Amino acid sequence: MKEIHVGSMRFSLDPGQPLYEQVLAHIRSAVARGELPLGARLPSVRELAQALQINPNTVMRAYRELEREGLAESHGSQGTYITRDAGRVEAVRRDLAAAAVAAFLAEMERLGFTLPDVVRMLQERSDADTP
Amino acid sequence: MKEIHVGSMRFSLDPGQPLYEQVLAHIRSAVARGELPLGARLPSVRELAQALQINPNTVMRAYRELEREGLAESHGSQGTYITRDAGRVEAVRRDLAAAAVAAFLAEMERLGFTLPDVVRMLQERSDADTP
DNA sequence: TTTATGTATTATATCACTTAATACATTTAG
DNA sequence: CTAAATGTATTAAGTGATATAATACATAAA
Repeated sequence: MKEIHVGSMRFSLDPGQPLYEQVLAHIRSAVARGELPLGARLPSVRELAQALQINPNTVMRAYRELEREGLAESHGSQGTYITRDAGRVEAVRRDLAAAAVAAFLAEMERLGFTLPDVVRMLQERSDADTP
Repeated sequence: MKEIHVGSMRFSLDPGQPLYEQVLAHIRSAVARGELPLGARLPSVRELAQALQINPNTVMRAYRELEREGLAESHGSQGTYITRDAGRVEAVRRDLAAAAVAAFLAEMERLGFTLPDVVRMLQERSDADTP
């Protein structure tokens, strides 16, 4: 899994997982954690495709999904830009986190762990992490 | 998503997700939480396939994976049985939980949440759950 | 005018998943 | 002994998501 740098972003793609989803997730997390500032210009479709050695259509698909989520806006021939709506970014961040938490807890409960069990496990890990 | 009862197990399959993985996950969680006792006999391949309205090969694939994990054993023409090795079950349960935790934390960190952040979120949910 | 951009279309390829249709050996039940 | 149920194996085919390829067009900036 080679790391590819494009602008301020680092990509590491895993063939075997959908590429457009990985590109999407990379950019999304870059926005969520502020690595990509509001209003930042994304690499052009062709440019990113070239850098990642994937098809432009695959990048387009990721960009379209970013637009659908309200994280990016296409400015015609000027390029694609991260939204300037900080609230939108925060909302997406929250939604994704909520979804991750829900899926995680569901999985843990399937394995027979209760919510307090899970809290305890993570608590311990947190303690071990910062002693 | 219709619920189908087979013996002591309830199945609800979602076309669009790999069927063999769903069958696998259902049985795995049934074992992990003790719903399926040690040494229990699983439905025959044909029987389960018939009940779930899927192909016997698909069930076979799930059963083979259960064997690979050490959760089930094929007893030839007598059927397929859950292992009697309680330690093995517990180990699988632990492994699956550890994997789920790792994946979850990685995802949350991608979204810019630290481990203490996550602990706090789940803590709050736990408090709200049991007031 | 040239260039870079987003966008769209059509075709093809690949791969995982699923179904289908049998077939065989072994064990249990009658 | 016979019949039935079981796990197992094989071969073929179908389906859908994903990805690539090759173009094409309109717009805006240089």
